Amino acid sequence: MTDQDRDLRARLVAAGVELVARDGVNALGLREIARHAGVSHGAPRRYFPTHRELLAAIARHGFGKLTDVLAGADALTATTGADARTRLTALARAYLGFAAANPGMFELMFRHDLLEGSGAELRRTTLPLFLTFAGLVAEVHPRCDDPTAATAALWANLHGLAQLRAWGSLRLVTGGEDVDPLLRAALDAHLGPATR
Amino acid sequence: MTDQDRDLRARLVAAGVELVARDGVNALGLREIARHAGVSHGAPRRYFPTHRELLAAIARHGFGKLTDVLAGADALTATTGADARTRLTALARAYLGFAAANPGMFELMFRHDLLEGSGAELRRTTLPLFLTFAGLVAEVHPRCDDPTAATAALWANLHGLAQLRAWGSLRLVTGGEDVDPLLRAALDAHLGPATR
DNA sequence: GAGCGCGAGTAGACACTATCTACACCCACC
DNA sequence: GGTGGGTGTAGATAGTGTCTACTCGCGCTC
Repeated sequence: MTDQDRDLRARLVAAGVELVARDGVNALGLREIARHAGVSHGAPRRYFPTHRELLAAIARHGFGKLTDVLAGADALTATTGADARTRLTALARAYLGFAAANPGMFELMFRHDLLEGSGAELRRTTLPLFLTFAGLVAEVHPRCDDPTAATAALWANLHGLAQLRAWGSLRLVTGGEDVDPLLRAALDAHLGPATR
Repeated sequence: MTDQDRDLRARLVAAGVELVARDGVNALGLREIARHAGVSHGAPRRYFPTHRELLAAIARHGFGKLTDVLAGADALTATTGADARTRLTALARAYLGFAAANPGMFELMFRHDLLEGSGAELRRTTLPLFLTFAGLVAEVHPRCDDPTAATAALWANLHGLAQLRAWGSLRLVTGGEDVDPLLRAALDAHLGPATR
């Protein structure tokens, strides 16, 4: 089954995913996506009433991908019988890795000026991810009095690291490209020093 | 001295600041800013060769404002003889407060797809801020072996909290609007539990 | 003081965009 | 075999950012 055979809805999203990976968010014009999918500029309207709804669908695809990446990373460490701290480290690395490997998509996913309206559905996707995080954090901090806050704080830290790296601020401030020391500092802070 | 008297460069930036505060990033079209400043759509070109350079100037204004807000907050606590931990808490609250009070500007400031090119100069503005943070973190953690990483990790945490709140993710995940528990969790994690 | 030059802002052209509308086509169904 | 509805095309429209004359007014020079 080629691209031409799939229904246009999926082809448009796929075209958007390719474009944003290759040329960034600014390449996601409606006509540009339609051209890349090999249809006229009016065709997308049949499936996505507005440009933003198409972008939201592309971002949704990104959230699905992120979920897969994180689930895959966790499955890998979980089967080795790793403890919660190790699993959280792997998840964090996977999160930052996704942001670094898909900078355009990562930016699109958190551009709420483009995505507002369909935001509720998009955000719902992140909830299962968060719950996985929360379970592991609760394992590391068995007697934490507010595990939700602790998890959200850690999650925000990861997100901030990903965002600031994408923006180039960390390079300016730390001198190097490597976020790993910062990630380890963040994990040490939130989860306690690594035991080894 | 009225708006009409000031030179157009400053008036355009002021118009952009007003527009982004009122209607968000999407309202910052070149022609829209020119209209709001009361000039023709070709006038800005004399001072800003491209639309993005105008946006960068507006963002630069935002960074200046953020610097002022943080410096003001720190000055307030420093004069009371507060310790480093208290000063960092005040700075963190001021950072989150700025992001909450100026969501459009905050988004513009970190939209590197709009600002790339003039990014280096913009980012340079954040360096003094970072150094202030670093000095206070070093006071809290006198024998930290990598204070730069610790500071960057904390900064990323604040930034992530601001960003995720602006995006609405925190409300979804924690149930409430209040970031304060998350901020306290982050500060406890990075600076150790509050002594009181 | 008259003439010139030049900087500032205007206005229109151009290519492009998103949205809307009318139209052609093809396949399924009666 | 004709018909209807869904699918994609193509043009119109309003708006955008950039580029290019052009006008106007002020200050300097002869």
